[in-house]
Amino acid sequence: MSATIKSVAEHAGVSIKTVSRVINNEGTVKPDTLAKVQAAIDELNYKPNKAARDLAGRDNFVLGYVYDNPNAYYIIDMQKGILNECRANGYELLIHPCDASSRDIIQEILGMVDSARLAGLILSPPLSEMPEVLSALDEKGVRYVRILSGSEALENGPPCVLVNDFQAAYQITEHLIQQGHRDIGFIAGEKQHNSTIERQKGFAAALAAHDLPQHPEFVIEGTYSFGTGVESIEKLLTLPNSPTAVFACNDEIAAGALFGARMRGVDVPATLAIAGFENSPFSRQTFPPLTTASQPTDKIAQRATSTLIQSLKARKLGNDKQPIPAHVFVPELVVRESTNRS
Amino acid sequence: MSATIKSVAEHAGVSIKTVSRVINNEGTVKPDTLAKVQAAIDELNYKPNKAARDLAGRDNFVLGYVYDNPNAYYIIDMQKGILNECRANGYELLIHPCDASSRDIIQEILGMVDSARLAGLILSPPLSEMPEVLSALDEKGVRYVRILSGSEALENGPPCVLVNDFQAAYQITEHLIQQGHRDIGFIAGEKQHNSTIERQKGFAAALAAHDLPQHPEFVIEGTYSFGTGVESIEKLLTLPNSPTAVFACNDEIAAGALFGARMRGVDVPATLAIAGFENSPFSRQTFPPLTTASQPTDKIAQRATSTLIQSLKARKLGNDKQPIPAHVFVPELVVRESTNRS
DNA sequence: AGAAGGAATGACAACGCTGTCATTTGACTC
DNA sequence: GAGTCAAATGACAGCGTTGTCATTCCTTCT
Repeated sequence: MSATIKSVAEHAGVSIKTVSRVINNEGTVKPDTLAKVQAAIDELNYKPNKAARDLAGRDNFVLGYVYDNPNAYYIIDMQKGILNECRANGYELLIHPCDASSRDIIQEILGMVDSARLAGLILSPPLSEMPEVLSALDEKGVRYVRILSGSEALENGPPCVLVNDFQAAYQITEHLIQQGHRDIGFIAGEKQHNSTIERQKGFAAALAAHDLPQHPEFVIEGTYSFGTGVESIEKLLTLPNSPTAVFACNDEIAAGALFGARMRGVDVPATLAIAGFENSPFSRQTFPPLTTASQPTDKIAQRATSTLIQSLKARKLGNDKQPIPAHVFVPELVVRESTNRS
Repeated sequence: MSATIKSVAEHAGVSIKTVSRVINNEGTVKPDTLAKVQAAIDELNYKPNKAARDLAGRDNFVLGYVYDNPNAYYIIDMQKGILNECRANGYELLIHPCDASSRDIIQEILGMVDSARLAGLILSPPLSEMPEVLSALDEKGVRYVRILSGSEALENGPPCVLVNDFQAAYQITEHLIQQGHRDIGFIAGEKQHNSTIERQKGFAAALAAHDLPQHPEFVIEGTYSFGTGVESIEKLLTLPNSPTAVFACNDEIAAGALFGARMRGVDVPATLAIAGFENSPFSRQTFPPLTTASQPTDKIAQRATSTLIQSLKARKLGNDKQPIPAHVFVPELVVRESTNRS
């Protein structure tokens, strides 16, 4: 049916091994031989058979993306970024949504790696921050790259890509302070997510840097959900001296807070400023639109994937010693009307 | 490393071919032989090597999901449903987001089918409704299942799963009429999507059934976007006699309409009722929450996948003659406050 | 008891590629 | 111009499975 390495070899008048060398970029082929082979490949529209490659070779060109995240936008962007890099490098992607809190999550992941013979795994929070998952993977010798919140990579660990939530939260808080706010509330998401911790730290650090007092009663703990926003704003607004601005840990919470404020007849931004985090598509569509921090999820995903592929290559070549430096992304402040008194 | 068919065969004291028969459910293995083999498989935790299977066999256990849809929630739900069915049947899934309006979309899809040796394709709108794509696939002999808007399958075509948008739109419109509305506006999405057409037909049919007049000026055409909602409501509300209710073709438009109404100080639902379609997560989180129609996207996807797998099996067995009847899903009316005068 | 014939099982090649190792080529030396 | 050695290329086995066809094992019938 479709062209095989053999037909290409015959067409180009070389051995199949030489064709193999060309398609694997081994670099030990003379330029004019290479040109001949390339021409034959193009002419026959030859595509290497992945199954045969995987079977014969020692590495399998399939990566896995395992995730447990209710945020559809985030996942779609992640997939997009990963796929871009996969396509560029001849890898394929297997997606595997799962339940991180499930009992046998580790067995599930290992089983998947095994049965699909995955070359490596891409992990995003919360999975990327679960020690028991990571150590199980380490033990089995499964390669992976982590995407997680932080600003400094561990000295010698497996590759990762970092998102500096601290810095971004600091900037958002500073923006609120510059708008003249002194009493600022904070609504936190799940404490299990490192991002929550980091964002709260950034918030506190900005207050401290501007000599503003920390009001423990202004910090509400919840989950990354609309409902948390609604409930939390209720609590904050019924406080004896309530805050004039609120920094919500993500846009969903912020949208809930907005909703709650509106229900109580509080004008945003005139009476109360609300900021979110993540720059979800709907953050532009609330009324008023939300100030937030934008993280380039697809770029982050792409970077993580290229890092993983790089580490896979390094292992193949044996120079597995020097770790790959972690790239750090800093989400960018996006000012919209929900905090803009002007 | 991990168990192979050979080790299982030795362990069970049979030939590898017999093991192959067991794992492929060929049904020509004696019960006690089968038990022996099954025991060996379990004991060694054997998982067939997909690459070898794909290479040797005539069918490749990989399906592809090709889509171009900006709605993240929809895609995530589709993926979930497809994956469920894939896992249950030992298939894997390759996802392929793309741009349906791209020049070489057909080449792109064919190339992907070719290079990944896909067994079949799952298509959702708008791709499932593009004749040029379908005929290219037919010509190449690529199997696929379509998910599309409609209520009757073509007599002899390739398998499909239908979503009866007409019926659902009829119900929504009827609900508005029952709330006492007589002047009802309609905001349409892209005309290329069959769903738009069907929803509009359902809308018109309900008006007709209740002897209400059709106001052409109450029908606004746009795209499935928040922006269309904002602009359209502007147009509708500045009409000499403006409608008291609006049926938006999806939740995104409805959210925009809600936003626009709010900007003009129009009270929803007291002065204006607004209904959406799709039951997106955020339809519960607008203010007030949106009346909409809920389609079980994951179930639809799962059904489509099982239909595809069924058709693949039928072809393998040669009884490719009788077409598989199309299943029809009817989205369900979800009444929330945006249309509830009570 | 022997023959016949279908059911169950097995032997072996083949799928398209890569790894290993052998062979050829060609550039450079003295 | 013969000798040396690295670079380029090739021959061939083998990856783990399935398809084909041959063989063995029962069951049933005469």
